Amino acid sequence: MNSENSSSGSFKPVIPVILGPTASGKSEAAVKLAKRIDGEIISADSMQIYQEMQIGTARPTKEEMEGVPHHLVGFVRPDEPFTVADFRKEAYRLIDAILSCGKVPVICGGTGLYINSLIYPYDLEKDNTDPKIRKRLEKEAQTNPDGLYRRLQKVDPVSAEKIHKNNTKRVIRALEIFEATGKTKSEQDEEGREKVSIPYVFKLFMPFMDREELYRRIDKRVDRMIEKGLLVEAEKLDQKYDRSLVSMQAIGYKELYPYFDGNESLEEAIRILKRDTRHFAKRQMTWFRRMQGIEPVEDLNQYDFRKLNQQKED
RNA sequence: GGUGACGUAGCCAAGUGGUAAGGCGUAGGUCUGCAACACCUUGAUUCGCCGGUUCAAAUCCGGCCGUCACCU
Repeated sequence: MNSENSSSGSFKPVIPVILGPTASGKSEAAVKLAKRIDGEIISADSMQIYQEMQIGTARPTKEEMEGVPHHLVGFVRPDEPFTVADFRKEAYRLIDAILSCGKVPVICGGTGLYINSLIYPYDLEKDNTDPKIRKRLEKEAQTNPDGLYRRLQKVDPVSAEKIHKNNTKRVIRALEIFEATGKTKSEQDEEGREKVSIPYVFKLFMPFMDREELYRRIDKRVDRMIEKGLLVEAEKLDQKYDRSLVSMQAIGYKELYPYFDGNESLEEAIRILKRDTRHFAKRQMTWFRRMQGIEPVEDLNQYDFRKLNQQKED
């Protein structure tokens, strides 16, 4: 059942990962699995991490958690920075902690980058960011974006080949890495792939449903969010935090600002919110589609992750 | 029944004689420290239908059909 373990010689715990687009029913599936195998859930969702953003991010409520511990959920202030590197560090720490209690960590989430950082060899150990450099590059991008791209072509042609010239954000990041570390982004990514080894075996599961049904569920869920008081939650946040924050740009909140400002009817804001959510789900599906070895969530029942991980004692 | 306006992609829409802009939606894709971000690609052998004028018609002319408005 687990060829990676036998071939590598050293034992690796098997960790279930439930992924999929928004509104596909991941959370329920994860809770169900966790209850069956005595698991704890580690969320891999870049927006559910925030406090005070419960309804709009569809963060599971106490009742929906059904007594299963959920980690990395609702613990970051909306005005605090949090990156993939932070996520991976925390998630790995939790995986080990949960395993050492004899329980099974269940990863559940829809943020492709976060999941990639767990299951692929990403080099995130040393900090290669530099806010000062980034600020400077951002300013430069406003006046001379083409110049930035040409500089990247000179400095790091491999990355320049992969990044479209209009994707200023990524162009800036690649240049930032080079200026901050003296190494190119492509070199660094390559190094990560060579050096980093993943101490776990991840098994991926996804709820499959046809596009139409998913889109129907999204529309319905947005309506339910409004009923549950999304407007009140969003307005409270809007009074407290800057709209330009990453958290405040989350789907479910940013679409309401024109309505709050009186520039748009509520009906229209909701229409756009539904549309943006559908677009998001589509992007998620594109992301997951190219990941290999994803099984339908229904197959979860075939695996007893507890037993798989008990081999450790052998 | 009469008069007038309109009919271009799923929707909105530019184009008034020289070989079908654009936007939205849809679909596909990219992704290594802001990722619910950012970015890329995506359709009309044809303009309601039929006929005419012309080297050339979505564009001009005639008829028909449809929609809307006003009048009776």
